Order: sequence, then structure tokens, then C-alpha cells
Amino acid sequence: MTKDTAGDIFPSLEKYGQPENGTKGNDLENSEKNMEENKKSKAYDPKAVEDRLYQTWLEKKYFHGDENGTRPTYAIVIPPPNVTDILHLGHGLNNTIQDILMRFHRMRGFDAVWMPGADHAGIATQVVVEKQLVKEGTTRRELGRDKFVERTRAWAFRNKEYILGQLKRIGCSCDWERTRFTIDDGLSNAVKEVFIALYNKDLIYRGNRIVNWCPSCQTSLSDDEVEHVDQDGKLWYIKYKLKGEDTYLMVATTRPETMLGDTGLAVNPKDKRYKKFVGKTVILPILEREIPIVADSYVDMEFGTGVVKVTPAHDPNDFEIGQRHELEQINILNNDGTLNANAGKFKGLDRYEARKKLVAELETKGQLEKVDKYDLSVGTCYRCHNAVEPYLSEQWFVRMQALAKPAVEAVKKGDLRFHPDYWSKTYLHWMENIRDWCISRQLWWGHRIPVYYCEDCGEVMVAADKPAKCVKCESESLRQDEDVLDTWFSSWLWPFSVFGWPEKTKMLERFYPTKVLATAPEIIFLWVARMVMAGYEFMGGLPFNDVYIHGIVRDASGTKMSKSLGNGIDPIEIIDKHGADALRISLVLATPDGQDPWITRNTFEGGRNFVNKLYQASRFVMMRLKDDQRFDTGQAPEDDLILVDRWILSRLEQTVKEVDKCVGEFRLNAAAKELYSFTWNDFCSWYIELIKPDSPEEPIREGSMKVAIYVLDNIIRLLHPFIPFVTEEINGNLGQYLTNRRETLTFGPWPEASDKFADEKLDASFASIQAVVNAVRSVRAEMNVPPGKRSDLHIRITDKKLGKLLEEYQIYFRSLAKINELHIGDKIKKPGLSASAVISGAEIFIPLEGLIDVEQERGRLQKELGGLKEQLERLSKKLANADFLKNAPKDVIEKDRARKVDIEERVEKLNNNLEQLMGW
RNA sequence: GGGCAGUUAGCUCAGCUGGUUAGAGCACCUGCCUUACACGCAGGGGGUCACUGGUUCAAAUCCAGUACUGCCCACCA
Repeated sequence: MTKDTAGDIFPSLEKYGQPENGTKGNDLENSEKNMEENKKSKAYDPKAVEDRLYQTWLEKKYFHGDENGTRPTYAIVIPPPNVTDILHLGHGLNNTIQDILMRFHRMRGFDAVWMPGADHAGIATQVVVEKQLVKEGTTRRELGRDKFVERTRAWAFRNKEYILGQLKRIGCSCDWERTRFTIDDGLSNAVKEVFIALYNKDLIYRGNRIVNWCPSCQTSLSDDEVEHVDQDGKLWYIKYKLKGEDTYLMVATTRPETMLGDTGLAVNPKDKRYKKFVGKTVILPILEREIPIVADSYVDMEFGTGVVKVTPAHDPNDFEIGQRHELEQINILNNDGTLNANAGKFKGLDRYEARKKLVAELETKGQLEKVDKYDLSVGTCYRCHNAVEPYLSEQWFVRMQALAKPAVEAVKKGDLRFHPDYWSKTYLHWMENIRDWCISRQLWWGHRIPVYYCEDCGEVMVAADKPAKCVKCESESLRQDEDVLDTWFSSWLWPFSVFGWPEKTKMLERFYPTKVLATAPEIIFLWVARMVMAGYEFMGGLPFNDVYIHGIVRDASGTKMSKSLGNGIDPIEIIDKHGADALRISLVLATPDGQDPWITRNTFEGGRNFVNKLYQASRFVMMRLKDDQRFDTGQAPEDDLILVDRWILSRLEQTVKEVDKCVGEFRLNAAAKELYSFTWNDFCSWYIELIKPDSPEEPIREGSMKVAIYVLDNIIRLLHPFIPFVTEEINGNLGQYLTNRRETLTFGPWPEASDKFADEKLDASFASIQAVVNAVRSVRAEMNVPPGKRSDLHIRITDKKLGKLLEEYQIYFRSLAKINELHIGDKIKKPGLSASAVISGAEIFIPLEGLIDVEQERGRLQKELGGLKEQLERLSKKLANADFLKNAPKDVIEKDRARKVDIEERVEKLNNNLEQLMGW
């Protein structure tokens, strides 16, 4: 993408306060920056890796599903991105999630297929192309239908290619050879097939109904394509004079201009105030039309004046009242929202302009009683955000109730599961109150409705292809319905149409139903629910069993990221800067399960750092190998293991289990955090540091080296679904040292969960070593010991086992604790000028001749003592409570007792050490 | 009007079936280019877990209510 385009998409880059790289600042700053850049040369460089690896994956067809295979299958269909939308971070998240699931299952041995594609996005695309035409000084009507569609198609295909390219950069492991487009021929066949089938079952009908009309897009919309926006509105009170009487009825309305289409007034039959007027007529102000007063129980006596003006052609409720009382339907609007001839002198005015003039006229005539403030919610078009008008017109509808039944059952029986589960309530609520679906659109871009009308006898024929002649009168003069179908009418078939339905393909046979659908909550109704219905209706079963609902990406202020708001970030921008792995892991780490992530550009630094950390760890491990060394990572090493080896192996086991569990529950954020912490803290900060010899010249113990390689090999496999590139790169580098080298991580194997190394005692032992190291580090830092300076360490032991343990493992933590000489024993005396720390079972002394600040040391010890005393007090109280001792489980009591003893001991030691300080 | 989420450190969030000294990342402060990594290392400060009641020996965790925030649905003219 060129700079210019990027600028177009992100007009508000400035807002983030981040100047373009290195373009600002003076020379000095720049030269400093360059020095920094040079130092950073050791950092992992995704640019040198990602494109190369992705190309290899494609060449080797790793992502191509086998239609003749025998392994268990795992399929996902992509929520096809709209061709109008260059992918933003929301898509980045959505597709990362899917790719993680795909790679995870591919590694576990599934024949995994991820079907990619794009959505032709009827209204959205047409709106974009029409805007282009306006800029060029023409219109679609001038261009003509065929040319317009041709042009739109070209534009859509171009965008589609760009979008699919974005997905590739993200690293998505889609089966690209099977890419589909919701408007390609195959899908077109599916759409026709479905329309005809539903029509023949009387589930599709044509009707003259009130629909949502967008005067800007000039098409009808389904109820679900209307977004309601709260607005400060007004309530106008208008007097309707009774015919032949000197009295009037007062009517309240929020849309006064619709009175031009009024064909009656309605009151509640039980309303005593108005009973006497029912059956009489009033004179409609301005147009002076005589209209009847009817009684209808729809009218709420409490609201407004209790009298409702009835406009059957411009309000769904009025439409029904009108039908019940056989009132005339008068349409006062043109397609573009201006008033038509029925509006008399207001003809040609925009509806809002007409409202102003009409209200003014009512006022001068004294027919406007008053105007109240009134908040109302206005329906707006989900594509152009202009107010929609209820509008009477002839449209095609799908009867939904019967289709919804099995889709409701599926959730109730637990066959279809939402993650998080609470979304199933939203789904059920909608399904149980489902209304018919208006599927015809007055657009040109889309699947044309497969209906033909005989120009001579008016016969309606539903057919995939144009019939030769009328089935009734044999006339050859046939005309196809002008309208196209709602975009979602092709999207709802996606889970099976991508596999070739209505053809009986091998792919369909093998990969349908798919396993999981991942999407944001906004399209549960528009898409997810309808796919479920279509699955049952046409395939006889669910299209997927699990629906993974993830959060919507928001910016730093919590605003939803979108192209139109200009706060979007192109994933490509992030990938160019930090790499796809950084993008992916950052998104997953930032997205709490079931909640919306708040993301800024620096969110991605965390992921980048992690990717680099992993890469550096791999460098360290391999650096310490000789060229001719070979390892087998097929199984965990079992011989020649020391405590720290067993500990990391047991932590690895736990991590595998935890990750399996989290992924199985669709908690990718939790899984990623687990891996992040295991890799960084356990493996890098503790294990690697512990196996580092006391001095750089000494070699690493061979048994530990084997473990390090084994754990690293497992880490890259565990992380591969999340960060496929860097892990694959490390796999390649590591391969030369392995006898069980693998060409790719794509097919695993996924680490197996086991309990081989689980050992509570070992965990406790390791924890004591950590405690010693932490205590020493803390003392040294607070006493301002220069980090480079090693110091002696005296450990006075009260727990013999601990003494043995520290004795045995001292060579491993000597370097971590910066130890010069180490003295361990139960009779160790505190060296004269030394800082001290107390841990369970031991006292630690660090001689600090010339370094120690007695006041500071005293403060440090006192602070610690304070904390311990507080704890002790709480514990003592608890253990003195008879109810606690009576009711609490034994192990809880025992644990607290042991803790009390331990703390008491530590308090005593601290007191002693403090006392000794007094002498100085 | 109805429904669904959420309210824990300055920010974004963990804390599952009640017993932890309430955690992490980022930000902040201090010291460090130490045998892979300054995209780093080590240390540190910071929270009466929204509020009010209740259950319990014990509540951030369970129950009820209140307040606030966000989202969704709805045909009150």
C-alpha cells in the first residue's frame, strides 16, 4: 500500500501524537537514535522471516485440505469480510483467533480446512461505487445497469484481492485454492436453489407491506439492518376539526408531515372521552380531506391525547389499524425521501423541509396547539446512517417462524454452544420473537431475484433461468424482477455453499458441518442465527457446534474502531513495524475473554518484546551447543536430571495441561497468558539463569542442556498457533541439532499432557531456592550493593533439609545471587557489619563492610517486622476462635498453625537481628 | 420499557467450585549495556476488591438490594 492510501484510511494519525518514524527531531537526537538502532541489531527481525516462511507454507500446500483423506476433520469458514472494508484490527483479531484454532487442530492431527472468502456486501459496495460516480459527475442510472454492475464487479474483485493479501500477511492458514466469493457462480446457484426451494414450500412470499426504506440508498432494508439512534425530538399537538361541529380532536405526533397521508383517526374503544366521536369524521387540516374516526384497542389511552392519527402507508402500526378498518393507504413519499403528488402543495420538498413548512402553516392557521420536547429513537440505515422511513411497498419476504424452531432447539439442547455462554440468551430472545425477513433490495449489485413476470397475463414464475415462455399464456414477453437479494441471503448459506452446495461434493461430504464459528457479537442476528436456520433447512443439521464470540476492538478512549470514524489501525501498518507474530500475540493478550480490548499502537510493543524474548532464548540455548551435538526431543529426558530440571519439566507439563484446557474452552487469552508467563518467567528468568554456570567459561551441565532443548522445542510447538513465524524459524534453526528434526511445526506434534514430573516436594524445594535468591537480591538492591560486585553469603539454617538442599544446589544459584563465598550451617554466626534477611527455615547474612547504612538496614528490618506482626496477630486471633477450630476443615487449621509457627520464628529472628543493630 | 455484561493498583485486566500476605502486563521510582535479549536485567512504591445489607467460623469470591458504566432488544403515536 502506498503512503497516500494509508493516509486516506487513517486521516487522524496525528491524534495519536506519534510522528512518523524519525522524521522529526534535531540531528543530535537522530544520531543518538542511530546509535540505538545499531545496538538493536541483535533483535529478532520479522521482516527477514515472515514472507519467506509464508511462501514456503504455500508452496508446500500445508493448508490445503484433503478431500479424499481419512483423518478426522476440523473445518472453519471465515466470516467473509466485506469487500468495502480494508481489514482493520477487528478483523485482525477475528482471523488471528481462527488461525490459532486452525493451527492448534492441524498440529493435533486433524485434517484441518479453513475456507476463506469475501462478501460482495450489496448495499455497502453499491454506495461506495455510486459515490465514485458522483465524483466523476455521473450516476448509475446514466451508466445503465449492465455497465454499473460490471464496474462494481471490477472494483469488488480488486478490493477482495487486497483483503485476502492482508490475511496472508497476518499468517492465516487458509485453504487459498478454495477461496470463494459470495457473488461467484457457485454461490449464485446456491442462492437460486434456496430461493426456489423456499418459494415452493411457501416460505417465501411477495407482499405489499410497510418496510424500512432508506431514502439515501433508495432501497428497502430488513429490520436487522436498521440501527436505532436516540434523538431529541418534539411532539406536535395538532387540532383535527370535526366535520359539521364546532369542536376538534387533538392529536399528538412526532412526524407531523405524515399527516398528509392520514386516512383516519383512532381512539381506544374503552375511552369514555371519545366514545361519542367514533363513526364521525374529521377534516384533515391543510389538505381538507374528510377522514373517519375509528375505535381500535391498539390505542393507548394514557399516551398523548389518546387520539392517534392513522397513516397506513407510513407506519407499521397504522398499517394494521388501517387494514382492520379498511382505511385507504396513501403514499406521500418518493424513493428519495421527497414528497410526491399526494402531498399537494408540498410536492417535491424533502420530508424535513416539508415538516417545517407544514408546521408553520398549522401555526398560522391556529391548528397547532403546542409543541413538547420528546425523546425518540430514530431508525437509521446501517450503511449510510441516514434516517429510514417506514414505507409501503411490494417486497419479497421469508417466513421465519418455522425455520427458527430447530435453531432454538439446538441451543436449548446444547448442540449449539455460545462462548461465552451468555450470548445464547441474546440469540434465543431474538429467535423466539423472530419476524419475517424482507429480502428484496432495490439495488443493482447483488444476486438478482430469480422471478419472472409475464408481461401479458402477469403470471409469476420462479426459476433459476429465464423460462422460454409464460407457463400460463405462453407469451414470450417475460420480465425478470428488477430487484436483487439482501446480501445476507447469500451469506446465510456460506457454511455449505463454500463447499460447493447444491452440488454433492466430496468436500461437502467430508468437511460439513464445520466445527466453530468465530465472530463479534454484532452479527449474531444478521448472520449467525440465519446460518443456523439455513443449516437445518437445507443440510438437515447445524452448520457448526460452537460459536466463539469475541470482543470488539476499541481505541484508547473506548470508542469502537472503524473506518468511518477514522480511528482504525491497519494490521499491515503494525506488521510492517513489528511483524505479524507481534500483531497476533498482542491482540490475543489484549483481548480478555468475552470482553472488548482497548488497543493503541503501543499495545503491540508487548507482543513484539515477547517474540524477541523467545527468539533470544533460543539463541542462547543454541549458542551453547557444539556443531556435532545431537538431541532427541521426541521424549522428555529422564536420566541425569537435577532438581531444577525436574522443576521446569513439571512446569512444562502443567502448562501443556492448562493450555489444552483453555483452548478447549475457547479461552485463548488465558492460554496465551499462560504461555507468556511460562516462557518468560519460568523458562527464561529462572531455568536458563539457573543452568548458566557460575562463570561464562564453564560449560552447561549436559543433562540440563538436554532439558533446555527439550523444553524449548515444546515451547515453540505450544506457541506455534499463536506466533507461527518465529516459532517456525526457531524450529528450522534447532533442527540441525535434532535427530528427530521436523521440517515444519504445521503438523505438530502437539505436546502431550502428562503427570510424569508432578512432585509437590520438588515444587517446595524449588520454592526455597527461589526464596533465598529473592531475599539476597532484595537485600543487595536495597542496600545499594553495586550489581557487579559479588559478596559473601552466610546462611544460618534452622531446617536441616533446607541446609542440605542449599548445599547441594549452591552451584546453580551462586551466579543468580551474586555469591562470592558461601557459608551454610546451623551454627553460623552473624558477621559483624552485615545486612540480614529471614526466610522460612533460615537466616541470611550478607557482610557489607563499608557499604551498610545502619539506619537504612534498621528501617528495612522494621518494615518487614511490621508486616509479619500484623499477619501474626490476624492468625493468632483466628486460631483462638473456638468456632473456627470447630467448623473449619482440619487441613485449613493445620496449615494456619504451621504458618503461625513459621512466622513466629521469623519474627524472633528479625527481633534478634534488630537488637544487634542497636549496638552500632 | 425489557434484557445482557461490567464495576479489583494510575491504565487494561487475572483471581474457576468461599480459607492467598489480593496477582499480571503497561505506566511510575531506583540501580544496572551482568554468561541470549536495553524489544533487556534486578529491586521498589501503589489497592479499606463500587456501595449497603445478609449467609458463614471465614467473603474480592455466595445471596439480595442500591448506584454508576457499556452493549443489545422494543411498533408508545
